[in-house]
Amino acid sequence: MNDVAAAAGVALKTVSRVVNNEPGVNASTAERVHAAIESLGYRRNDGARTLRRGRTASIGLVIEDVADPFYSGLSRAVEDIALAEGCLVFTGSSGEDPARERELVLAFCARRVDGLIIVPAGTDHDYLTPEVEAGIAAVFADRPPGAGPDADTVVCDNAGGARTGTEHLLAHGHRRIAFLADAPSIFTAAERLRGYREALAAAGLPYDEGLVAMGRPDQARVLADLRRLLRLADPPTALFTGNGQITVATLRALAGTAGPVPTRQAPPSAGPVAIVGFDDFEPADLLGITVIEQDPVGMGRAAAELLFRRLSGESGPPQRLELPTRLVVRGSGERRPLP
Amino acid sequence: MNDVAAAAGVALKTVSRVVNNEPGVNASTAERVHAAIESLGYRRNDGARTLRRGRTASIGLVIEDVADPFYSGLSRAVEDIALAEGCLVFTGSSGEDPARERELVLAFCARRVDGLIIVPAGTDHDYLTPEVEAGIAAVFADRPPGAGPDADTVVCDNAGGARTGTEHLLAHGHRRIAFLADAPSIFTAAERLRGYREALAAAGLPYDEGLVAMGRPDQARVLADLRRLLRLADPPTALFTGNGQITVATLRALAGTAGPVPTRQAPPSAGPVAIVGFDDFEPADLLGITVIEQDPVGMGRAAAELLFRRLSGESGPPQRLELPTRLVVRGSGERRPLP
DNA sequence: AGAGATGGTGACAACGTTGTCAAGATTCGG
DNA sequence: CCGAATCTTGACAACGTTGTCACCATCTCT
Repeated sequence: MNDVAAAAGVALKTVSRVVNNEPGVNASTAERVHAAIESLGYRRNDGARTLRRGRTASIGLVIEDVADPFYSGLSRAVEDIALAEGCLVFTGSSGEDPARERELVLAFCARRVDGLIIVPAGTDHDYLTPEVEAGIAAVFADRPPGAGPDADTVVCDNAGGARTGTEHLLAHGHRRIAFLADAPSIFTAAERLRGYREALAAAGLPYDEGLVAMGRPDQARVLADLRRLLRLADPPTALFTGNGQITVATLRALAGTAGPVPTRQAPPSAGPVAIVGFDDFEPADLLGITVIEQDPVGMGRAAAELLFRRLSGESGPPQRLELPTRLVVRGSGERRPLP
Repeated sequence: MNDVAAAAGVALKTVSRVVNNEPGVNASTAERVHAAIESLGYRRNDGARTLRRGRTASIGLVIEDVADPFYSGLSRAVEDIALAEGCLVFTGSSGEDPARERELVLAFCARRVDGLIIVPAGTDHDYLTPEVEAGIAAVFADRPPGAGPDADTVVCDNAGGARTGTEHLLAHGHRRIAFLADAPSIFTAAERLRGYREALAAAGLPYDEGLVAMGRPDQARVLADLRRLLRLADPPTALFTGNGQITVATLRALAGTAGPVPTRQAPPSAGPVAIVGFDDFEPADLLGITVIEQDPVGMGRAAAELLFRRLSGESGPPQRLELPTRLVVRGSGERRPLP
């Protein structure tokens, strides 16, 4: 900027005015400055600018994994809104590791992002309290934080969705419904378990712990649990799978792609096991899988809108939004138990 | 930092030394400074730091759409390597819009990112030349840039993969193979078309433009083109689909999920149309779709490694990496034409 | 013609760091 | 006990902007 000023024969401040389209610059002077900018290939240094002005016009987004379609949809929605607000986005994946989440968040805070959207991993978010007190706005998405600052939160109706899905299976005559999900330490999994139990209780059915399999969402764990379930003396006739990854892993296990499966079980398209999954996933329609659909894009949008409302000065107590879910009937959830 | 210095009764510079773990600070002084930092909840302002030091320890990543599984895998790989290098990542989706790409890239440059990884949209990247000359390292991924600076590029073997896929269908007796892909203005689509044509030529078959359908990857366009193809007097007995999105759209069209399809065509699992798709996608294994697999994570990693090698001072002419593809046989590509 | 308003411009400090250099205190070798 | 080496500390400028204030030249109005 100094160089531009020198080249145009004006003061630093005048260049600044031209660059920022501030009024009160003579047209011919502005012309000269523009020419100098052009010929020197000058580009304003936004780092210095934000240092001076206090706002960085950037936000941080910490999710579990960008590569997971659920979070990448959310991510895209956040990005779009941020761009419309003239804001850039730092993205980071925590991989469900609280330490990495903390590292990312603190790095974003050190960069003085204006706000944060966080899918919290782990249970302790006290480390955020001083940052929030220092004026960084935070919104939690998908899950509420553990111990930590009171902040806006957007979740979906996990329990309600799981209840609906379980009721759907019950309505089709199933009495032995297995529940496969993430580890119960994860909020969404715990809530979905709650919904599942509520539906059973409302139908007057007992809660059988032997039908519940929660843990890591990887193929091996799901395969092992599924094998155990299908070998029970009184095996389930239906499965409720607690998220997209687990639904796919379950289908893969049933199809035999992932290794040997009990012979009593044919592939899902022909077999008798009914399935309802939480989360819609890309070709669930092609596979004919009935799901409880939630809206990751809507969640990202809601979180970003909440954040930018706070950034533009809206005060008031922290809000908690709960987005609805929707049952999408496609066939896999409507099979009746074999007699 | 000033406040911390005052609270600890030391000079600014000493606090700086403590914060940065520089040697030559008395242990007891450091102790006092740490206490002051703790009690004031001080966090270093990395914006000011990077202004002073010249390096921002951040890179910009511009892809077509984070929500596309191909790019989200790439994105995650870039993020992981960047984090390991102590670098944060600005992510932006261009949505295949050259203007938006330009806007994002220039915003990143104004923030003085150290480097850029770009999946170029459009054909004109001259706007990048001054930035590259100003010292911002750039690596192109998935596609080479149009007109613009000479920079490192990582692509996959698009033509080779398409040739392999087409040859696979030819080897199973197909003579009428349709080619459905992205618009030919997109590099990858053009290259894959080239591979397809090479395979036909090598087999001594004519190139029939009527069997080629390129355009937007949305469901409606694919459905319309597919309908046209299957209504031909001499319809294709096999399809080669040019990317993940188009493969899924094609399957959806064939399955009838997306609207009416010609009755001569049953759903893919039962029907006679053989399919090979470029790009593996999440449950292609469940659907039994034979694909030409490429490795988005490997591509992201290669691009990031190339970038960080440049950032650590490696010079030399721009490199062009071509990653291999792999045929994954799953059933849909091995159906023989009906007699 | 003189007082006041207006438009254009610039000097300077400040944002929060870090690099450079110098100075005081301490230790060591002879 | 003296000079040199070492350790610890601090003053100050600089990074590239922008906000504040002041200045000068024109106008405008009485």
